[in-house]
Amino acid sequence: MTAPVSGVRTRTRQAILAAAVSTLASDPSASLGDVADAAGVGRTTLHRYFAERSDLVVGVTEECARAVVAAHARARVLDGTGREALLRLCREYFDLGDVLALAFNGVVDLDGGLPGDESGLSVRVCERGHDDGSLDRGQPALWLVNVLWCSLYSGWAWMQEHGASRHDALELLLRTLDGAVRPRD
Amino acid sequence: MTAPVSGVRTRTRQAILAAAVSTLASDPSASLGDVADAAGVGRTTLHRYFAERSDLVVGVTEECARAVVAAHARARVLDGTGREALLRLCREYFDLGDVLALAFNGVVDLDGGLPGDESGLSVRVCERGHDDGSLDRGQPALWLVNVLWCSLYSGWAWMQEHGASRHDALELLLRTLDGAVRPRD
DNA sequence: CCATAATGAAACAACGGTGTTCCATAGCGG
DNA sequence: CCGCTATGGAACACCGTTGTTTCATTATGG
Repeated sequence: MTAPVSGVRTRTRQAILAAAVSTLASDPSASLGDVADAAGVGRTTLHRYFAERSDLVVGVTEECARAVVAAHARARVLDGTGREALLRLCREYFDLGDVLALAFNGVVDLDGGLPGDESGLSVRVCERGHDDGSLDRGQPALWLVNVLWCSLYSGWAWMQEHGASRHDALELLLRTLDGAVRPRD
Repeated sequence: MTAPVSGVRTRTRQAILAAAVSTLASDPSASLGDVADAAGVGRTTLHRYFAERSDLVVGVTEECARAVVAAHARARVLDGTGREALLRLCREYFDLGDVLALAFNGVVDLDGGLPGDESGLSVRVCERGHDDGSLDRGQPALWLVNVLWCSLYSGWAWMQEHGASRHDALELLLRTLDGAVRPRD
């Protein structure tokens, strides 16, 4: 029942969304002209697809939500201990790249844009880790989620500022996170 | 040799700087009108003290630098092991409050605004921790500094988003950081 | 090949922030 | 009390972004 949309239109729409993701990731206050340029498209055309800036943000948010849901699936959060699941989730999140940056700089509200049962997923992983004793019970589940995101940001910043390889940054980040959330002796 | 400045002027200047710190901390792109309002001062007066926005940012940066230098002194970074010094430094940084937020959101460039021998202080603390074996040698000193700042942000966000007390946030943050940087067994 | 869809360029008004000027007023100090 | 300093308010031009309209051009598909 979806409106019949020409292949050209969906391709243009995708190009604009992709450009918006990467442009807004590096500069949240980039102008619509910048986004249009990055998409190789006139500003007029951009407005034809997304009437207002807020409409574009909505589109970007949906795009990000899709990526996050896919990452959740790949992380197989029910396998192994809670800590193992958390570290796998961390790997998958790290691979989200620009989507991660958009969440950090507040362009998109990931929790708000996610389908209900997905938004609390990381909290549930941490609670499972508390139950099976693989995560430090001295740190509340919500706090551990906080730590996960701050670690992700840390790894991301490390890549940007020191030109580290994606792989090296991820390994450092996982080492640090593992130590941070492990039960104390 | 400094120009003779009336008490009124220095007081007004301080009021504007204080308002700028708190206003820009919560919204980096706040207008000068917002800052003036927060200072209880006309926009005209603000411009009389800081001709351009960039001048105000310079003033704010100097203000922050002073606060950071004072924090460094209180942290007694040469006492105890490197890890102990790092955790003390973390405590003092956490107390910087809005200054911390200004550094996070990029309004001020702390490293750039600090006197030369102060800017690399946290790196040297981490290197000392590597030497005395109190910090994980698997994480480079620069990375550990990165982790310190991301942890600070984490604690800050925890307070903002969950209404946690300053004390509780700091304790959680120190527990997490300690686990993150401790040598692995 | 021709009708329609899709696009780009230009021009426009509106808006908000910035930096400046001018003038009136309040307040402190001699 | 007088004068100088500090201030606030209003008005102004300037600039970049936004959202809209118009018109000409391209390309897609039946």
